[in-house]
Amino acid sequence: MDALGANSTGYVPLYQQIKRLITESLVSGEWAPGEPIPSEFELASRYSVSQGTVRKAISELASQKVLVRHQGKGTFVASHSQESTNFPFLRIAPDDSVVQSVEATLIDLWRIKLDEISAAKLLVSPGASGWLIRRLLSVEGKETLYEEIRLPGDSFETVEEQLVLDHNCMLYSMYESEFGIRILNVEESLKAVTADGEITKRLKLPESTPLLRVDRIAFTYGDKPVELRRGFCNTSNHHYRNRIV
Amino acid sequence: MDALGANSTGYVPLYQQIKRLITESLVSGEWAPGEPIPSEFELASRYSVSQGTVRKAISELASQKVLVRHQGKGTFVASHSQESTNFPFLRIAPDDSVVQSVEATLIDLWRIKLDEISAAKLLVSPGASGWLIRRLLSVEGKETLYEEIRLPGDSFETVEEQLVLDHNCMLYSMYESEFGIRILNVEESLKAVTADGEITKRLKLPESTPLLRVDRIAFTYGDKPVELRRGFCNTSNHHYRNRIV
DNA sequence: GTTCTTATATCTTATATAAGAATTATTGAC
DNA sequence: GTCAATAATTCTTATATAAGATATAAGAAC
Repeated sequence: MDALGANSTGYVPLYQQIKRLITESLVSGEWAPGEPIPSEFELASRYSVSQGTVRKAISELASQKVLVRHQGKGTFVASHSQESTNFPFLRIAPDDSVVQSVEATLIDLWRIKLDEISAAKLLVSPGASGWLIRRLLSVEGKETLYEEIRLPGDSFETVEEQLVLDHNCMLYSMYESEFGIRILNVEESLKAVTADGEITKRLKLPESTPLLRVDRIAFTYGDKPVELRRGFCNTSNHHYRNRIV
Repeated sequence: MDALGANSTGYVPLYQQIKRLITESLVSGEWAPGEPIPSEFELASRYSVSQGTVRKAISELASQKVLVRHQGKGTFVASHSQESTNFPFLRIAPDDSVVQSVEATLIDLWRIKLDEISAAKLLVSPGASGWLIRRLLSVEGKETLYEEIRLPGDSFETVEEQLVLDHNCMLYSMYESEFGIRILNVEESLKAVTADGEITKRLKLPESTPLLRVDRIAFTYGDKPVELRRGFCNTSNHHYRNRIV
């Protein structure tokens, strides 16, 4: 099975082809985040297949959270701005309660040249221009996470401080509405480290406190990396939670 | 929607009822891990529904990795002993390569009384008897992870060192074949800490090296917790990887 | 006249069934 | 041993019906 769902004999099921066509319409922006896509019957006649076949294609996209379905209402393009939680990929939670409030404050924003490693991870040429955003996250009112975010200049042409503030530091929602870039999933890599002065100062911690370092690559359609992130988390009263099935 | 799939009017779709019946047969041990379950058509006639309805029930269980399907062969009860990777829930990987080999060595095994916190997490009464297993994991030949595993005595009656060794320290495979307990999923909680003498000695590290502490609760059918685990991981050359969708 | 309820028509997705295709393993002929 | 036929399995596709949501219109209450 390759990425298109074909087997060794080249046979591709109909519903896989439909899935591909739907994805293309999503990438092209024909159907925008938050908007409904045509009904199953409309799509069935458009692609000349049965409703059940369209349905199977949509089902798989819905299980990937690319689409969201509501019985009786329709199928919608998933959007960060309409999610229940504002930071859907944030795994930091307080030890003794459930996470209620997360607040983000912008530290600063710079135009930068991407270093070699960052450029490689973003699949752009080394030295290409980009952006560096630094911010601080407070969970339940306590400064917990210091983050550095790197964006490639080719996908993000101009990023202004005011723009970030307008979106309340909810970056993925901003990427979506301002740049048409929807983050679908992220890969994280975690390590335990001791922090240097700058970071401990930001988090108001004594030097050499052990911190959780979280490196993230965020992907949009077609597994294209479009954001790099490094966070340092104070885990004295918080933890990183994960469920594996 | 409650856990059984019923809505507010009490209506439960047929395929949800079938899913329930199949799960009951799995819990009761009618179909053992690694074994095939009856074919879709056999189950359809047994439950007096169509093959498609059985199929939908099986599909959901397969997506939860409770069952595994092979076209042309049949549907099988998922088993840890037949998985491609021997440590399916292990998220530790070397920084500069893909994980090739993981080896576990048993340190020791004790009968203990479960402390209050552990007992609460395992939903047994405080002071109930249980087991403590200590072991060391090496990734690519390098000692990386020190683990303490706590088991409740009511689910695990007698655990012998030899039994653990016989299974090459692959505990989830042992739980399955020796105690009939299949681990379906785990919840992990991560923190950055500095290690004490015992642990740094085991991992051959200087004192006060920052370590990744991984607390795990493992669940079997019906979200019943049956194992507690605390691991300390040297993340100098390794990391904890995670993908979030 | 305005507002609220209620019924109805119509749209949506969800469920159930059936028939045939694709895949795998087995059997038998050669 | 090799190859083709066969049987058993899951997979794909199509069709029909059910359940849920929404807009509209008619009627009742105020």
